[in-house]
Amino acid sequence: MTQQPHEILFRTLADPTRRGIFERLCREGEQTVVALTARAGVSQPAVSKHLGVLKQAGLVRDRQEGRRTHYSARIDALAPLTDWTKRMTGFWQSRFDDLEDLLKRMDQ
Amino acid sequence: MTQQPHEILFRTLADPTRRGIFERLCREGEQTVVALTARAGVSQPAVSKHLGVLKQAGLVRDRQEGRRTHYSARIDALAPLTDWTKRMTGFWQSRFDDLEDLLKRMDQ
DNA sequence: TAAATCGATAACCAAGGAGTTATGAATGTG
DNA sequence: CACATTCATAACTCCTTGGTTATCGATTTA
Repeated sequence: MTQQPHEILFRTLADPTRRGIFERLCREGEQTVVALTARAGVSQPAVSKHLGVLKQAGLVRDRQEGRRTHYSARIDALAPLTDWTKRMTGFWQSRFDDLEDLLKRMDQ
Repeated sequence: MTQQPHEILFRTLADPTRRGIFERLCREGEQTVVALTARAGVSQPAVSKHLGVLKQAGLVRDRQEGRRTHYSARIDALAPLTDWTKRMTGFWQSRFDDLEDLLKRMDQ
């Protein structure tokens, strides 16, 4: 029961505001905090806090440039999410296959 | 800004206990509430509540049989999640392609 | 240098939600 | 019929967390 990699991703992306910020970084690339705040619908400290959480989850990186900080998405951080989904689908599929086999054997 | 389909999925799957229940249903197929409670680490009412939330999100279906309820995973409900991830990756990729194009043109 | 801008942090508040126990309705079993 | 089992709901508590305002250090700019 150690910390699985998808755990933090689900938790981090669950909040709409935070996910919105991440989506914008994916769509439009690198942005400063002011730029993000302008369209986040919440205060600048709130945005900063969200960026901190996103960074903690490895979903964004930041680059300092003078007095402003540029944030950008780290798209490969999403991998554990797609892995998890594939795994779930895989489980389901294999049980389905087992059932198919069983039915096939019963048919003979 | 209407309710996007992935919204409820992220919110629902964010909780570890709830996700654990869903995972078990994916792995092992249909289960009763008692069976799920046995290994969920929380009380039966808690499990029932989680199942209600999962059902609301379309992630599980239930089948009544006498006095017990059998729950099972609805695997295709995960589609909006994979769609979202693909979309994010897509945005990132296209910006990357644009950059590549730009560099290529500058090179000529 | 004085004023303005950027962004992080602290301190606080309110709401949401995950957990609990208690209970009851419905079904099965002796 | 009496008892046990299953599971959903209600009522409650408590902690987490997303939001706010206030502030401050670090930069630019006038």
